Amino acid sequence: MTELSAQRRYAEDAAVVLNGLGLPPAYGKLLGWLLVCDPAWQTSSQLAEGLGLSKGSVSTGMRMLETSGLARRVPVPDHRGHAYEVRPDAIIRVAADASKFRVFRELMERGLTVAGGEDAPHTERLRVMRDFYAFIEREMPKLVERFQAEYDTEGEVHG
Amino acid sequence: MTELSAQRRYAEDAAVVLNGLGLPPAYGKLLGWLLVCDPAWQTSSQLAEGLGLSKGSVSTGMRMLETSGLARRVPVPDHRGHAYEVRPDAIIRVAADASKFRVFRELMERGLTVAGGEDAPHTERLRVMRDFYAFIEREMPKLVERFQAEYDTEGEVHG
DNA sequence: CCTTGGGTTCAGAACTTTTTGAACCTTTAG
DNA sequence: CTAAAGGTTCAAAAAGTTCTGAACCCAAGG
Repeated sequence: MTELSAQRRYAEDAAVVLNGLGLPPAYGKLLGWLLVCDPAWQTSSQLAEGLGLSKGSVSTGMRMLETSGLARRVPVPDHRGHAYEVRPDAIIRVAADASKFRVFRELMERGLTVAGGEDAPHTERLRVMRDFYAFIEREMPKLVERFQAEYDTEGEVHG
Repeated sequence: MTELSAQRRYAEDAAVVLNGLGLPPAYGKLLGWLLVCDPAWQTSSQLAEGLGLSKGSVSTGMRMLETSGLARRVPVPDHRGHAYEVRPDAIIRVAADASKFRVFRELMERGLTVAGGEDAPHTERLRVMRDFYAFIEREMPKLVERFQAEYDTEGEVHG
């Protein structure tokens, strides 16, 4: 094993954490690298080279990062094609997206039906869960807005 | 393929959803089943039988559900050993646990160091993420408390 | 048009995770 | 003390996922 840059090691560590959440290693490596690299944008070849991944893996991994809202393509002057970067507001977009919670709320609603409906006995666990997901679905966007408000006030510097 | 009960079908569907989050199918099946079954508590053999899983898978899967705080063991009268049930407050315990977020905040803090520290150029994405996770880490427990308060007030029935 | 850099796709290989089932504990009832 | 039910563990098999690399597509420049 040859010497690894701090950036590369960070990418590997990020991959471990993200992998624990069920995401593919390549996805975590790409995200980790794109978080700490300088400049913030990197072409496919830079990513493949830097992370020891094939063109194919970079392509697939970056598509996942794009569709999950964390990364985007940016044009590069003097270069055919594009580069990728982590969106500065990545986490906010992802966190504010309430559709994640809707899936769960709907699953709980269906569970309640299967279990015999709203008033059936022994359904407290389902009602609590359904109500909780409905609550989060409502409140999470508000919470994210509050973060943005606080952030824009406190931090005087902008990107 | 032989006819499946509504409960069993629900368990299979829950497994698909949870599997999408990176959890093993058996885990999702067990959770789905335990959400809709009546009575709410089930022995290992009932679970294995009902879901077509081996004793081993039930044992492993239920350990995961226990350690993740969603299920617990309950004694059964007239029966050796125990049964399992979903905790009525399952989702609240899981949601209020802020340690999930700490891992991410720490990852972002390390990223910032790797990227050259707080004031290094091109680190906005990292600072936003770190601050966001710190914010969520602080606010999530409060949000859950608010849910509990609202819930205890609105719903007059208790388990 | 033809070439070339860049990018995507996808079949199969490599790898990882999950599941099973048999061996083995442990508890309790008789 | 013994038998039997319930439960856990773990090695190996099965299933599933991810990665690679070669074929292919597309746009831009000459």
